[in-house]
Amino acid sequence: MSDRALAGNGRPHRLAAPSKDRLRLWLRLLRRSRHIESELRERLRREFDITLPRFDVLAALHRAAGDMTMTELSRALMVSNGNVTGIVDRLVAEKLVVRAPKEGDRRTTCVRLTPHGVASFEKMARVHEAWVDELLGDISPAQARQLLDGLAQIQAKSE
Amino acid sequence: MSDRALAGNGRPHRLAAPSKDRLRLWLRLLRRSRHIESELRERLRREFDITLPRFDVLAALHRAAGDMTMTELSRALMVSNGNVTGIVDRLVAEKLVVRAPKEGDRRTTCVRLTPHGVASFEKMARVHEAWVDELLGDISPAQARQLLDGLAQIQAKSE
DNA sequence: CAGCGAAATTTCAAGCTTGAAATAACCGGA
DNA sequence: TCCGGTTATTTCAAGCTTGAAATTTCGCTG
Repeated sequence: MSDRALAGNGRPHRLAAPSKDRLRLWLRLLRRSRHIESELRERLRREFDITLPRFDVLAALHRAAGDMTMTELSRALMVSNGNVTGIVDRLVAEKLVVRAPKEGDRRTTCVRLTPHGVASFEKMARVHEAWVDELLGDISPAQARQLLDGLAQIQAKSE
Repeated sequence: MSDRALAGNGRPHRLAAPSKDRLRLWLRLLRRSRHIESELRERLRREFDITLPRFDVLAALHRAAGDMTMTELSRALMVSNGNVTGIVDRLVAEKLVVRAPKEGDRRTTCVRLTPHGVASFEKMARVHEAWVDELLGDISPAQARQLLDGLAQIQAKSE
């Protein structure tokens, strides 16, 4: 919307300062993420009555195909430790996950999907994937790969 | 929408299912955004004692180079209406922006940077741009353009 | 001009998020 | 063993965020 005017959609333009280009790139990256994220959030709420953060936790657990510690979860989702505590609390209340002590380290608690959690997630995941596909539908496979590579380079150093 | 994913969208592909590629692309997009965003959030807080949402509002106002209505702000930042109300309240309390009635429409309120707000923002913006430049530093100018174009295609239809 | 649907904003409850502080457990070296 | 530093988690206050309801105003149409 507002960056469309700024970025000028494919018209040829004069050489700009690289830092300005990078700023524009960042703004567009942020804007696209927010759009897709809010679309997914709304659909998950409407169709499945679940919040995006909770879905994200279920997705991480499902992908891990086993236990994850609280810290692993918070790193996987890139959110703070205390944040995960609250979300897992609610998922436990909904009986989608369980906490379990970790063998050999009494500081650590593991989180695991319940059978009900697995079934619930898998049902949602199919639809979710279709949504993502739709929301990114204008991207060709070749372009997807190109973007994937380009994004991979961001932060090659910064972490 | 869901049959779209299953049908593979009619595009030729060689290696992986396109929908899986798109899902991976989305996950990476989200991850990169979150990383950069949280880095910027922390630096803004540490260096300037300001939150990211407040900075974003100031940036939108500065870019607009004049008044913005609450709705324009909420659309520019892609957040809800009620959200902007709270952030602007706090910025008003900090004397960085002012509210003003809109000529000819008593429903609408305009928001404008104060001189102090302008000066504050411009000081921060210089540093902010350098941070973004650093965080995206591994991207060459050519690659930035490529990414910019690629990202532009997402949502070409969906809005 | 009265009514009515639409638009702009605010308000509110619930939930998310962060960063910092508190707690508990681990681990290695003296 | 004891101690200090580290790690894993929870707790908490403050602020952000959403979606829905409420309020006010606008603009149109009869």
